[in-house]
Amino acid sequence: MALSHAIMTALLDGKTTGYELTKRFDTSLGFFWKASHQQIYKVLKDLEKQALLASEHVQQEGKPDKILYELTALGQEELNQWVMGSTHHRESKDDLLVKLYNLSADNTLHLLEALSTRRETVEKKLALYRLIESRNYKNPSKLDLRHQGIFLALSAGISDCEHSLSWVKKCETLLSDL
Amino acid sequence: MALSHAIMTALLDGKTTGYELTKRFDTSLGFFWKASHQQIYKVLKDLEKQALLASEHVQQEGKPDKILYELTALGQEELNQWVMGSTHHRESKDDLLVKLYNLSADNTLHLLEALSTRRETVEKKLALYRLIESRNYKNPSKLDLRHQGIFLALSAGISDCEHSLSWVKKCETLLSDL
DNA sequence: CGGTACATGTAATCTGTTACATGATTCA
DNA sequence: TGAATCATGTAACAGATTACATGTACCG
Repeated sequence: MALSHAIMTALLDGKTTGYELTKRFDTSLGFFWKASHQQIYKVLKDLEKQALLASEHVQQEGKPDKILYELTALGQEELNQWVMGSTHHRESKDDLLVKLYNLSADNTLHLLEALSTRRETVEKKLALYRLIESRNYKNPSKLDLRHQGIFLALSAGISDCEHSLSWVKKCETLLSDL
Repeated sequence: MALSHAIMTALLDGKTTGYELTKRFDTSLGFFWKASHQQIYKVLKDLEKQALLASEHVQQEGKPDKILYELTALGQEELNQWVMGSTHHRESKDDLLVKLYNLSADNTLHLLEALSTRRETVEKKLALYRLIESRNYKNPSKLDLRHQGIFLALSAGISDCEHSLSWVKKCETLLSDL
């Protein structure tokens, strides 16, 4: 289960709660690995059972109690071994591409709308990535090695957005000229 | 379940067997929607139960019998409605990006290898896409509407490969200069 | 008074993967 | 003799999604 390794990776930055991870999985690492809070809480428990994580219950006032998790030495080792193992890639599944296989006079307008929605989504994401880049990765060569790696992942996200934006625009042009 | 709609879409080109679909899902539509034969056979049965597909058993000599499936009018209608509905996109999950978050002196060489494997995979895929493009989509504007849609999907695949190739190369350059 | 943030979960269901199973024919 | 192609499936398990559940505090 690679979600476990994504979670362990997120814990390289220090102790956190499931709640925090859920939010971080909506940004940062989560750009590349979406997960719901239900999944995250479950995996955290499983990883603790395997002694890959250790937890600490913290009582709070005015807020619900929370559980801080951190990587154990065993978890760190497991993570290192995972990095050295074979690399899997589950490709995306995008209704939009399948829908294009169904292009007809009846649905052209609707698909143009879907393309425009997609364009807005990608534009927002790209703006966010660029914001993060300009804030934290101005001088990538001055960063420590790990942050250079994060920078490379971020730049994958950015170029991915740029490519799909230009593809969407091309589609919009072609379809609106029909 | 969107796999059903991908399968119904594949059946727009005419009757086929689960076996054929499995192979087609390794090329063509399958570029955008991977599925194993186990999944496909199951969905075909389910769709037939719902009367969205009709089947025909064909006996063969020297080969196992086969089952041809085709879209029913009900299936066609369901497919049309799906196209007009909301569009979902499950983004890819790529170990490589998570692994880059773990970049260290210990694993740099290993990640360079992983990048080079990825480059080869993408190069092969791109070559195949381009072959298909040059064979069937030389003059996209002369195609009927549906095939123009397919062409747009194909061009998404091509630009996706191109972008990730250039990203991989950039990573290889940066990491090998360390 | 309604919404959002904080914080954690269970249960049911749906999808996807891996392993296992069968059996003839053709090609090297 | 062994591998690949044709052709279809079952079963177990892993992973992801959706629905349901609880309860405080703060802001407008």
